[in-house]
Amino acid sequence: MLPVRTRFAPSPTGFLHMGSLRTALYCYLFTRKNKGTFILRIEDTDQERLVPGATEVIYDTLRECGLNWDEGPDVGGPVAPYVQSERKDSYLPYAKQLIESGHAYYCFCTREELAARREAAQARGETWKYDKHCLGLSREQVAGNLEKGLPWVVRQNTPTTGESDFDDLVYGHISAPNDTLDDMVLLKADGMPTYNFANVVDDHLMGITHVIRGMEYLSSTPKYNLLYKALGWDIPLYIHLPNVMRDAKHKLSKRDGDAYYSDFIKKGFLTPALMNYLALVGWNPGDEREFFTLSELVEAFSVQGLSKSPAIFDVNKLTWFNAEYIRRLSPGEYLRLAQPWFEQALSGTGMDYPRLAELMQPRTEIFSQIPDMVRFLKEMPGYDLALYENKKQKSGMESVPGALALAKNLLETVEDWSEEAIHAALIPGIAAAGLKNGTVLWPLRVALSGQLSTPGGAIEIAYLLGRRETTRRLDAALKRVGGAN
RNA sequence: GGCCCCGUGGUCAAGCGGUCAAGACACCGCCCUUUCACGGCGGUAACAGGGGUUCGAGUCCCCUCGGGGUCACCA
Repeated sequence: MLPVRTRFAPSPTGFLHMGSLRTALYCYLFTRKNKGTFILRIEDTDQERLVPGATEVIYDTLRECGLNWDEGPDVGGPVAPYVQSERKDSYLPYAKQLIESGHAYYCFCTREELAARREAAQARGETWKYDKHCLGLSREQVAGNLEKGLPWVVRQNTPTTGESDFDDLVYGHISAPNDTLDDMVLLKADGMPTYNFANVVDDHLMGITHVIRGMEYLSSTPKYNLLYKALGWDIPLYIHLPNVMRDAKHKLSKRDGDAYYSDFIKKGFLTPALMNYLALVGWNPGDEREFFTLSELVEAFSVQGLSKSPAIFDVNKLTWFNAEYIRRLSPGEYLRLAQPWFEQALSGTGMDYPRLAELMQPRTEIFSQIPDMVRFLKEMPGYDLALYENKKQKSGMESVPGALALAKNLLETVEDWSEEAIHAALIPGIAAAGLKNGTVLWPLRVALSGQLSTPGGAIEIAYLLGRRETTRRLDAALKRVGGAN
């Protein structure tokens, strides 16, 4: 088999979408697995949809994800340029060749004319397909129109009989009747090729052996193959990928927001977790493994593991992956990543971040959840007295005032405010009073946090808060529950 | 609507004619525990429906239904 050459060919119209990212991932995995060449090609033939800076976003995102390309606009390569707009002049000769051989023709129909005929056809209940109106033009008429400077496009002349078929590496045998194939535009009036034409010409010129792309191209692939044949070129192998869905009925789309790689990063998802999850949406290694680094994915990847049916993007599972990746971070790394989020809620408190980080690491699923989880450390929230009630801990309104008062007395004996010292003061003291740990510790934690759940128990919270703030909150609570003070 | 593709638990997904239909996420329960989380153990839950083929079908064929894609001078 020929050395594998593949390309990821996004159009620079905005941020990189999770669906596109997954396509890039699979393309990369397939290529590396087969020791091939991975090419990045920018498809910017639609000048109207171009977004400034989008190309750089593509570079940055791909690099961040470790999907490095061997040839591309910025790194060059033997079949440069890798930006379609810079290849503009290379398409016309092939279009002319197709016109000469009768596989394509000039079309002078205006958008308005087309719209009118389309509507009329639909009004008659017919399925619209370009009516080959301009195919009937004589050589002289065409020449005359060209002479007059009339705007023109080039259309593919698809056969009206027979059928076209091909074998897709994941979907298997695909065939379609030729008479359902539309005469698609190959060259636009502005001289730019359409995707339909550019991808065929460029894939051939760049020596692409395997075309890996979303399945939205599955039904137009027969038309592309007709072009390859008309030009006398070898048809590449195809690997069409099932869609990534938002839910059962909707494809994950750019309009959903939150579907961009950058959105997930902003929310505090880790890139390796994202990649790991993405790899498993539409592919599986064939065994029980589910944690993979990029290179492990390369090793495990095979087209046999690719699925045919669309898969719903499950943020739930992604979140689980992310939490797993967070737990596996070294304490130092976790602290570095969590610090900005701590700051967001706790700036100015002088909190012991390293200790807080230890407490938070097993509880963090997504970094953006951190501020809400720790905010109580800076500002005591209002709370319901019912929080003090806990049967299992033997805590109730009758025991709380005494418990809190005991805690206060014990805490006053602490000399240096460390967790060890606090522990050493409270635990034996509670035992000496003949109480259950929970009877004192439960209300203490409530008094210090005003919350049902906290990162850490009463001792950790007291330590984090510091002596002064702990005392202040404890006094306030005693006052509120009517305890002695 | 025409054409193309897809259809195993709520989600991802193994299964590629022959044990009681794996596993993961989510959910529920129990244990651990000064809360929550982590961790450990256990549980609920699926072959869209109907016909065939076969000794035997989630696995092969047909139909129906459901879903998606595509019918642009967008990619």
